[in-house]
Amino acid sequence: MISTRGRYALRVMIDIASNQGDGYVPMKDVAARQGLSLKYLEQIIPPLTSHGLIIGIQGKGGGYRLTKEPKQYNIGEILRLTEKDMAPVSCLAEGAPECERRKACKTVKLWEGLEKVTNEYLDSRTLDELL
Amino acid sequence: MISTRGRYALRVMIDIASNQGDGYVPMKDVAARQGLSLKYLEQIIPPLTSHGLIIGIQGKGGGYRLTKEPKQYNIGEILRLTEKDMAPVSCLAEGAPECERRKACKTVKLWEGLEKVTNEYLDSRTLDELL
DNA sequence: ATAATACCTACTATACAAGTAGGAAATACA
DNA sequence: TGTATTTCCTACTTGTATAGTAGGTATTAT
Repeated sequence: MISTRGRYALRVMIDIASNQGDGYVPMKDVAARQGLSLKYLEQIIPPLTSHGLIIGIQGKGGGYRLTKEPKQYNIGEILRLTEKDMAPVSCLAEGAPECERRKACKTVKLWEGLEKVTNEYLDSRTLDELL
Repeated sequence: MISTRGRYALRVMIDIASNQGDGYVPMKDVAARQGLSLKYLEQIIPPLTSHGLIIGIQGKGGGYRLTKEPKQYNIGEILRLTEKDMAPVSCLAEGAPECERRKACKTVKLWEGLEKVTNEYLDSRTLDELL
């Protein structure tokens, strides 16, 4: 299940896209418009800047703006960066302890297939479709 | 994310299918073979019997067996019965409080689409594929 | 200087997942 | 009739993750 981290990140991206004009959008304004906690958003956003999806400028007059056109963002990348884990089952999660039943496991291919179809769906959707 | 409830239910179904022969399979044996807690499985299984996917016979010599051919079970039905919730986001969960932002929500269609592709995938897979 | 912003890290409350536990009811068989 | 074996039912426990709160520091425009 997608948590608030990914869902809020998406709403932030939509909000920035809708409000950036030719300047920078303060996260305080995003939080107010979206009815979300600024302090919580500040914890969620960093991966988006460090991976270059948005740029953040400090200081008065600063804020965030997109680095690409909305149609160039796919939803999957936004969620994978901000969600802790996107695996459909814990044994496929990053850093999960190797399952001792892995070799004999009759279900792992099913879960890999599920992961594939969800990623394909999310990667096929773009930010501009949500504006 | 699919929890142990759904994953274990699937393993139970596979185990019963593989071991029922022309008799009944005690859950104690399933638990032993699968390395799972009998008491926990006893909590997970009831929806499968009450919805007629398997039949349970009490008493000595009792146990469980399938009511259909393995190819007639799709994975989606097994998971939807045993998982608490299969919605990709909490606002689409059964019994979730109506979201006040629902009308203006720009993302709900995305999540509905995600739910659709996962259900279509899981409903297209059958139990006999896992044997 | 001051105000406004991003950036960083530690802490907290609550809910839920994953079990444990202790039986009662039903059935086969000696 | 009684005993073993099974499903069935419900309450309780424990650890962990989610969803925040909190308190700052660094940077920049005016």
